[in-house]
Amino acid sequence: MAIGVKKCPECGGINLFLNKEKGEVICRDCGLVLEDKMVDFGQEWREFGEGGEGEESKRRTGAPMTYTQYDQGLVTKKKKKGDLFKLASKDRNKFFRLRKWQYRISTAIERNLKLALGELKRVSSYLKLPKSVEEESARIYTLAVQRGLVRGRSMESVVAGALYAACRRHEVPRALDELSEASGIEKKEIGRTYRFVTRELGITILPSNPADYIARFSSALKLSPETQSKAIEILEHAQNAELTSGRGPTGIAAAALYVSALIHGEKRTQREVADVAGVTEVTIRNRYKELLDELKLEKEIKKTKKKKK
DNA sequence: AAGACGAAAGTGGTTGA
DNA sequence: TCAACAACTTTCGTCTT
Repeated sequence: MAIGVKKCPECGGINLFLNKEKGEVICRDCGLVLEDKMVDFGQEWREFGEGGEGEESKRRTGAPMTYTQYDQGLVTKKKKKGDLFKLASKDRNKFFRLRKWQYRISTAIERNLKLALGELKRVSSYLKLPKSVEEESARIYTLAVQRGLVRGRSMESVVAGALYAACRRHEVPRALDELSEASGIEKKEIGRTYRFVTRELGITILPSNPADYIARFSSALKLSPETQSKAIEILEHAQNAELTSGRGPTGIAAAALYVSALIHGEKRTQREVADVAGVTEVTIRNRYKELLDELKLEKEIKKTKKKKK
């Protein structure tokens, strides 16, 4: 939901977005978070740490199990742990040993987290992501670690996957290419872990909306706000005409922006638009053609041409 | 000369048997 | 697991401004 009145105090941009669900306002130009009421994720893993002991029988995938999955060497201890629980009331030594293990395991996780969150922060600041996204991805990563999803994958790739997921959820999409460039992880690797992690954690991802890209592309091309809103309008028509499903959202966004720029006499070459959108001219041309066919925009373009003459 | 356009062949990922 | 398939890219030649 756009907020037309306010301006971003940081960059003066008008692309302020209110995310009602999260209760925050984000500037899409510079990533500044004006109001951030995100829940502190720290609470989540404390919950795991405390609840672990008594509920062994209740949850198969509860915290203690996943803690043990974190490290291969600890798996054997897990077996013993089952026995220990039966004896716990009788045998205090074993009980304390159990405590000791839990302590060690949780510090191992914390160490890993510390490392990973550093990496996450680095990538995040490289991409100039809002803080809310950073925290969201940190939460996702923490969950992933607790579930033992990192095993068999590099820490960095899971970080990248978590970031990608968080971006999508916050409607501040970054293309896989950008994540890839920032993190040094291959595109398909990020995609794989992203899919894996979101599936395992049951995170629902809304299909990314081309309109979410408009603001960023538009400011990269230094286009006027009018052009930008026109582009979004075009996008809406395109979606009604079912031109958007199955296509890459960046390509559609780029084409809409290109057309919109033509209409407002702020012509950019296909090359320029293609570069900031991370697609080729050909893709823009194809989408552009579809837009013209479907939305009878030729007239508007001709109008502005005549005006210029 | 640069940009726009289109055709043809190639690439990586998804889907369905 | 493999082949068909759609979207997208690369490359290149031609047309337009």
